[in-house]
Amino acid sequence: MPLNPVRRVNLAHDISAQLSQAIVAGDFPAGAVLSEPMLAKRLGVSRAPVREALIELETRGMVEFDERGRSRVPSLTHDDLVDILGIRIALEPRAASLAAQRADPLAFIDLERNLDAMRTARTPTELARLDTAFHSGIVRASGSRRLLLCWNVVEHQVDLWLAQMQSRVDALCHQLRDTTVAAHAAMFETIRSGDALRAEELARKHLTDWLGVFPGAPVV
Amino acid sequence: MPLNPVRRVNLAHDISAQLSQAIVAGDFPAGAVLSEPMLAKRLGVSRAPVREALIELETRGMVEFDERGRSRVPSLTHDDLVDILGIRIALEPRAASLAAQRADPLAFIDLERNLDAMRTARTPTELARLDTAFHSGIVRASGSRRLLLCWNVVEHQVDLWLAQMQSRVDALCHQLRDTTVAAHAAMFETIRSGDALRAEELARKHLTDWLGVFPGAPVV
DNA sequence: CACCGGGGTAATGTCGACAGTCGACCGGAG
DNA sequence: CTCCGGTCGACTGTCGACATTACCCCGGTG
Repeated sequence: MPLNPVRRVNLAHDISAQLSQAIVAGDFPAGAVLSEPMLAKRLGVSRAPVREALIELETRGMVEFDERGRSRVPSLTHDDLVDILGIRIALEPRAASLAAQRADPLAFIDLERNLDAMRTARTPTELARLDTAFHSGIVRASGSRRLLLCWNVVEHQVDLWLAQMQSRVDALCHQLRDTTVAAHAAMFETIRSGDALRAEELARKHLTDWLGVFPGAPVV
Repeated sequence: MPLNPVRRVNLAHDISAQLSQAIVAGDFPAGAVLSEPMLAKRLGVSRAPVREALIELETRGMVEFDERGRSRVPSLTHDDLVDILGIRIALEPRAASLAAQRADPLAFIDLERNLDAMRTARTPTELARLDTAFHSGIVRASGSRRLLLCWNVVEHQVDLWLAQMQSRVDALCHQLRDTTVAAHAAMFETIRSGDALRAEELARKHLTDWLGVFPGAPVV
């Protein structure tokens, strides 16, 4: 028996994860200042690991530092949505293409399970979570470490945006549920079949379709 | 006159920049351990800002933490090169497309100047630097904040890789100089003409061509 | 009443110090 | 000679503290 899942813990990592979760949950609304003493007091730790967590979150785009060094939750505008979708359109078609070429059966299990879960999801929040998870799964399936690195940045942005636009997203999810599931299913089948070109095209189309849903968005 | 370019200085930022430069310059070879007390002593500061700089560099992929928390300079393999090129193939064609659509005259000046400099560059190192700068310029010209965020990660990886493979890159640069300049010039003209589709295609081709130069690289 | 200056408060940036932990080295036993 | 245990040193993770700085409020003044 190997029996030693020891993991050198890092308060900073835990804090980073907790904060990220809290921000997405809406505990810290857009524009809120995250003061280090406040967080340290609430978390029962000193400021050092809090600072480190904030730096990590800043590079992930989950918080931003103003000119005075204070960290705040960024408030995203419609332009930001377009910007985020722009980079998703860069990353995800490529990830789909790589995933189709790599064809890792293990990753397929995850994706298929996600599809099933999506078909039976109840709440819009759950649906949105599964949607993001599906896209994450494709990036992971691509097997590219650095693609995943970039995706982590984007994923946090998507989470942030979902948290801030919850009402609109809820309505849309309800409305787009079947379309989304169908698009995901098509992408999944294409990736599994190994058709890289078509997978790339489907991923691009899925995202540009979503962009079209938001009025005022420029055609890309 | 606004005249106040005050910038709250952060030792961590300076240190991060200095370390990044030092690593690229080869002061810390691949696999070297960057111990915090050593760096703090050399830089004449305490460990706190050094730690923060290391965390920043870690998220940028410039250093990596081992299971014991020590930060080391990652040593890149041929697989890493392929991985890096894979993500560049994701980001840069999209950046070229966006740049063509946006058509910011200011960015064009930078790109054109870079082309001129490249035509008269002497050393391979200079050539490599200009090459990276040209690609950076295209990403900046795309106007997407988050695309730039991801590119920053990739750029550091490219720098790192250039530093570690210097001899091979030098030989290649000498050999590929005219091809590269021609490819860049074509991309520049296409972007300036606003032909997004063709710009995207040229960028992709430029990168896949480079991938083909390295023997053993799988066709993508 | 409007404007300006000063003290108080709070937050950041940085520092030095301490505990825990891990590897390196050395000495002794089998 | 080889292997084991103990000790030493170094480094990370974390903490509390200090200096500096910017904001906020309040009182005084024109």
